[in-house]
Amino acid sequence: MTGLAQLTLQRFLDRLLLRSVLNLEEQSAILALTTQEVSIRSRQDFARENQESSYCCLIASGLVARFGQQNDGSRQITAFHIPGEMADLHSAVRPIGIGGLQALSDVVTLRICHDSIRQLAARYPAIGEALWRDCMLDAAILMKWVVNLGGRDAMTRLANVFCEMTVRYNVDRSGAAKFDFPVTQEQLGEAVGLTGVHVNRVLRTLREKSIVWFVRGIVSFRDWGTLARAGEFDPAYLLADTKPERQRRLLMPI
Amino acid sequence: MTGLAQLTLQRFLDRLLLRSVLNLEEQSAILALTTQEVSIRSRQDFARENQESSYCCLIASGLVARFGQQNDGSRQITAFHIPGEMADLHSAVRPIGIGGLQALSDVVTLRICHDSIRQLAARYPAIGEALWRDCMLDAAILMKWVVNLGGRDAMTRLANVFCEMTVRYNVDRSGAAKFDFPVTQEQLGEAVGLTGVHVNRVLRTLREKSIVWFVRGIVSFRDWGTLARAGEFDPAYLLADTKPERQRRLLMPI
DNA sequence: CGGACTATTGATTTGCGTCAAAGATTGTGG
DNA sequence: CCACAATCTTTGACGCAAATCAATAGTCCG
Repeated sequence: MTGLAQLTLQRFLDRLLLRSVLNLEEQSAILALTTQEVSIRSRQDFARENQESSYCCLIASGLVARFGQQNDGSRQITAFHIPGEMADLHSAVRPIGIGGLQALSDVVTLRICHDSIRQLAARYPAIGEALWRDCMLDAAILMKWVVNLGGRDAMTRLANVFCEMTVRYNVDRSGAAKFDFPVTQEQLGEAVGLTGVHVNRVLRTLREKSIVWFVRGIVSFRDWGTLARAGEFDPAYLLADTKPERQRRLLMPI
Repeated sequence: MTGLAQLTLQRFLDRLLLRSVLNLEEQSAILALTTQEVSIRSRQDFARENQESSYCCLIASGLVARFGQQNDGSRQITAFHIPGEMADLHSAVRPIGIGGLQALSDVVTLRICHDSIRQLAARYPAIGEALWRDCMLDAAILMKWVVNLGGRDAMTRLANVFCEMTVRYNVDRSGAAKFDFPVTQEQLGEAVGLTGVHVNRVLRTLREKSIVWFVRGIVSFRDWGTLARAGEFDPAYLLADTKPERQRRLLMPI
């Protein structure tokens, strides 16, 4: 087990601990998972829709997009996944049918086989619940994407995505800030349901209004409040259950 | 425990058994859940975004919509829920933050408290996994909604929703068919991100092209293939894992 | 240094929203 | 059982946000 793997598993565990209570035995069980490191070049697809797999992909570095496709081949990005997240934890219990995965930058993933995850969940109910809960966070994000796509204009949609990623990357929002978000304007368009050309125009407007700057993969803003207002963004859905004490344990392990 | 409750729990169990393997003990544990019957009039909201609840709603009859709201108060429907489904199973592990619920017709729900569901999942890992898997089906549907909203024109979007509901209502697709789908045109618009007025126009076009008829809450079509093509619909994501043998049991119950 | 993405800007078209008003249907109370 | 209100549907005229088409500049990489 390499250092990268240990580090990344720890990062994943930390994510879980934000929302769930796990005792030391459970924590070490997660850290002891067997992983297989795989590197993927930027722009590669590494999972296809309707293709069955036998492992989950824990992201060690880089940015990943989940996408669906229209009949004409054009893509709709349905989620971004960042380091420390499982890009397809859901596949542990539902091995097919939830879209493809694409590397937006050079990416390193750790493969963890479905069986070992399911065994862990079965042996330690608290882990099962934590993983289930983690999947539900992804679902909450997805629901917000539907709201974003269904009822807002282009500017609000783009600002909203920048807001989501700011919070998920855990960027300090107390003052001006800046972070990497390595996507092209075209890909941003695929995420928010706009053409690349129009994304470009709207990004200019956002710049002119001093709301956000997006320049070659770097997002920066001067004031979080201004950005959040422009994106009609309320981070509650991302932060919910941040106090894991609320999730009291219902049954002792075996 | 009334007959309606028994019948509905059985329906819910049947749904789970389509995708998961549960032994007899586990099955009866689910059927033995304590429920509280609640009736809701059409057009009532019965759960609000960011409001914590302590129970899940199993739908016994009627149609329910999950929705998010824009700042201006307009709604975006993110899911429809039909009898036999839990409208908010996710809330068992994540009690707040995934949108509101609205009755689209007169509805009867069975409340099942979160603690009893989580205890079941902890005591019977196979049930935990089955519930997790059920949530992931909802997530797969949601992902398809993102694709639908993000990249398709009005006609395709509407046809797609009719396709989804046809399959979920388990309507026979071998010939001409007809089923109840008690929503207004305005609500259809809230689901697919269009105004009611435009929905009306597009429904006319769909009628004129003999693809689907939607008249006052009743959907009918002559040929499934024609409808599915118009909606760019592939039911794989709804049917996936229909053979539960694939989900082999990994660990015996305690 | 050349080739391939990526970003930028302009001109034009179009799908859908908005506003408005008239029918149709359903529900309610007298 | 009728009358009237409320909701839902349908249609028309008009405007606008975003798509499309097209061409020029940057920028990155081998």
